[in-house]
Amino acid sequence: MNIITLSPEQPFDLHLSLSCGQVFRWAREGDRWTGVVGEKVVRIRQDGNRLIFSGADPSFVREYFHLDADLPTILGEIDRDTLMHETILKNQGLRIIRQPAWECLASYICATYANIPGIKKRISLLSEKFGRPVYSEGETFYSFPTPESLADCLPCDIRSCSVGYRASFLAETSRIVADRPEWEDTLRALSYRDARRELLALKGVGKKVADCVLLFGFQRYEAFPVDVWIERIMKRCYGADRELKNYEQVAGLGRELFGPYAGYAQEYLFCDRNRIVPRC
DNA sequence: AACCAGGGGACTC
DNA sequence: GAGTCCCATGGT
Repeated sequence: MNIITLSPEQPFDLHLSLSCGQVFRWAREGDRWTGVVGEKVVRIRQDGNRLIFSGADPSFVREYFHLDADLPTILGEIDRDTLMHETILKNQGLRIIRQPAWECLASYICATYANIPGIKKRISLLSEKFGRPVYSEGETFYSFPTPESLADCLPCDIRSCSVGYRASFLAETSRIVADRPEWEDTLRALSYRDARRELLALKGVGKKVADCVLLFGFQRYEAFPVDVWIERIMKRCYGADRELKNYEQVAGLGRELFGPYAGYAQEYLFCDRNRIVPRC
């Protein structure tokens, strides 16, 4: 068992961060969460300002949950209107998780026009079928499939994981990433715009998926993914109704309103969508 | 530019 | 049990 003691100046809410829909491979039992990250099975719970966990060392947990980021500074940066202010207060401690880039890319290809339970189901099936077994406390888990393992299998096998038409996108994108071992490092070295252009060239990756991958997988916090909920909030609460119609305009307004950490603003709004949307 | 395929789980009624 | 919706994309 490892323990991280959080400082009072750096709030973190484990439950909120894992249940808001940014990650798909975590399950909660009581106050304990179990997740597969890379090749690790991580068990973790929060008791006040203490994180108690096994399966990973403290440096990994700090990096994964973005604990070393100065959250009050980030939130101060995006706290620019009353709705955002209220949302920040109601979702204290939500942090954007630093996901493995490939897993994030493949997951969000699976996430198109689907609800969160459905996305979790697909990713679980893909991992069981194409991932490697990982054992923890007598249970068997499966790591997320590598690009190679997805590229080398039959498209119809991918389809059997309830991914529907996304099967061919996954197969084609896996092939490209598998053939380019330097893929992640190359993208990391690019600017937001250039990295986005590279991602958009992949099958199954449109503007929204690209922005999710940049935000959750590449730590580009200016990315402002616009899904149907964020679109609703931006149009109803931020006046993006008439003149702003397309994706780039709504995402651009998000970046303009919230600045270099617009992605954090997006995640707070998304997390709080069920409270915000009925009220505006 | 406006449509449509594609699939499945969750929620509402 | 039908209807609707969901962290959309790609093709026509």
